[in-house]
Amino acid sequence: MLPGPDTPPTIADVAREAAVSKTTASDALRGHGRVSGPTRRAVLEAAERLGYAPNRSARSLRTSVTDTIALHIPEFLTSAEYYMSFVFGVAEQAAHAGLNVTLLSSGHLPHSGAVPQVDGLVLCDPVAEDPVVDQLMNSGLPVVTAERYVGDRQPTGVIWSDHETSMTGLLDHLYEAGARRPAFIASDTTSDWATTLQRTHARWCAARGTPKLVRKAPFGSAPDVLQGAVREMLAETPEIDAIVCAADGAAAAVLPELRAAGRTVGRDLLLASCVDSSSMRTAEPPITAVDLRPRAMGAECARLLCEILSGETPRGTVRALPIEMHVRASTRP
Amino acid sequence: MLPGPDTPPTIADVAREAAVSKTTASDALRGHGRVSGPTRRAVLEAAERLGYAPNRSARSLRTSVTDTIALHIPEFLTSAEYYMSFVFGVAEQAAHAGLNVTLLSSGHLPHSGAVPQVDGLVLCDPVAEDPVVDQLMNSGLPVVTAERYVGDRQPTGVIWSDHETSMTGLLDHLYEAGARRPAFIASDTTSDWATTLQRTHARWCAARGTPKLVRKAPFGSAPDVLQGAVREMLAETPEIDAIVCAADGAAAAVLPELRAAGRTVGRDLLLASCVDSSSMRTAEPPITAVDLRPRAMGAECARLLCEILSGETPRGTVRALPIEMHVRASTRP
DNA sequence: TACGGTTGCCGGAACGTTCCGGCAAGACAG
DNA sequence: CTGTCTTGCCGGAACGTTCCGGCAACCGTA
Repeated sequence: MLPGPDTPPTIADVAREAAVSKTTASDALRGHGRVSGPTRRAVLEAAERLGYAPNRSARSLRTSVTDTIALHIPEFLTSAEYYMSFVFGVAEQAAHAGLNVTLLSSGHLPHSGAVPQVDGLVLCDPVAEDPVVDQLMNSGLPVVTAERYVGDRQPTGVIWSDHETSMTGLLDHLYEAGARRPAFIASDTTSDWATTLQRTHARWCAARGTPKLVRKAPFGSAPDVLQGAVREMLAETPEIDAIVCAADGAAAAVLPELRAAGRTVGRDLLLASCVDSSSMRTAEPPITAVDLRPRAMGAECARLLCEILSGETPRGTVRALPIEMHVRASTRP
Repeated sequence: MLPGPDTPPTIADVAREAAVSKTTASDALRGHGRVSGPTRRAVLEAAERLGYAPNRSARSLRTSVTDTIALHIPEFLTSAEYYMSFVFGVAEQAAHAGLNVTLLSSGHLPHSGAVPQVDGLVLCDPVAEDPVVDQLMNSGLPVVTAERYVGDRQPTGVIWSDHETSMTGLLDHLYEAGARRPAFIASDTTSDWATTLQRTHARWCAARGTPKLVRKAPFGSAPDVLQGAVREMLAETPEIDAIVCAADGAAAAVLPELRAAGRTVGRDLLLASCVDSSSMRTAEPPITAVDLRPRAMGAECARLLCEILSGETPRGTVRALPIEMHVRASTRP
């Protein structure tokens, strides 16, 4: 059977072209069996000539390996930049390893709640309450999470950043810059990241003997909600001399409110963000922020998953991703 | 052969459980052949009991349908918000139609430059010069593009927005607000969107008899590049009384520079953006912008691709997505 | 010459699904 | 009762790949 004009060539076509059996063709292409040099070359040339590409479905059916990983990201459009960078990090690293990436929107899983057919999963900022996350964690597939998972089940691999040290460093920096009454606009998600920030802030306040000034705002709050929170705080406690915002973009969003309240950011009020982004860099003044390095985070997650899948790294591996603070004008009095 | 404790049940297991042949089981599940009511129910119950999920590789091998579409987005991290929303729009709509979405990072295609095995493609803002885009356009697969493709080959489907009307409306709005010397910071990509904006601006200037004040900046320029462009323009032509920025986020980025130049945005200088985003909404003052509705754009692309794949919509279909201008304080003198 | 070992290649089964063609049993008209 | 049609079900081939086991041919040693 000659390959039709439209149907792509199969390994049988390659075998015929190279005058060998399909076993030998497969062996030559995969580098698996015992094939002589000349024969291997002949097969490779034939494949090249025909433009042969293996049928992934057939291969996956035979080997039960899909060469595909799934990526789940929570749907907070406000923190677009972090997640977008993360996604690109994963995609790039996966492509590098010859893997496809399938996207899982947080809403519903593709086919009637069934976990898609993939070799492994990357979960970004998994929240234990999310039913989809729950289902994915219990799918039996290898799972690598970005940040720790606070549920009962342990992920197969974890990449995490030391937010405790980082947050302490940020608060220390504000203290050194003269702030004695730093307030914290927390994010009320139950992700490990958010809870770690709150815990660290509480401990720091206790250790320094400063009052614990906290306001929680839902992650992804609209600017006016954040501004309202800031307004109330400043009204209640006018001696506040620094504000730390947890959520992505929040610090830039409250900037107008601070100006309206007659404060000069960087002089009589310091402002910092727990998540860096372009809006922090372009704000006026530029805002000190912790660079979470989302792209590296995504890449590391994908890399770890690949290593676990190939067996070169044991399950249960936990790795840390260094993060760093960028000091900008908003905290340089 | 009983299904192992770990291996998922196959259709043969379902057939055995329901005491029918696998043909009948398949027919009952797919609703294809002639199956009596009671038999169908028995099969469905058996499948439910065993937790049967069809093996997609096997199905895809047999039917050469993958139930998967690929999504290609250009990699401009600065315009994160637009693309992220777009991605979510596609993902949601695809999930709704039972399709998987595979991500193509612009860098390299997954397996040695081979087009992945999918049923169709969505290309976001395709640039004709991009070799990856080129390859995807010529893959023979159905392709839906967001915005027109300016290459020779026609996509299978197109969703586009009328940027000409929209840009004209924006410039008219500035004119009505008193601007007589509007400058344009263009984006120098060769996407249809960018070129349409430039062409429209040129025509509008000619029609109004105003000087054509344009500066091109690479898409995704750093803030200081944009600020430099603005500084030069203002120095050369001090009578500029409005600025329109093409690129996502650019308007917010130049805000500090305008302040530094002694201009008061919204009073003696109007500012507007061709792409809305959260940074436009939270800027001080909030910036008038065109809402491109990226999420709806993504959803419409996916929907059109699904319809084309299922044959209910003819190839070559072109649809428009309405966009709208949000007038904010930056253009209300 | 005989014989264990290696090298190079191949036949064919299996993965799980779909669907063509067929077959028996019943319905119904002549 | 015979013939045609419909209904309900099934056997088995096919999709393209991998890989187990086998089989000649050759090599070297005894």
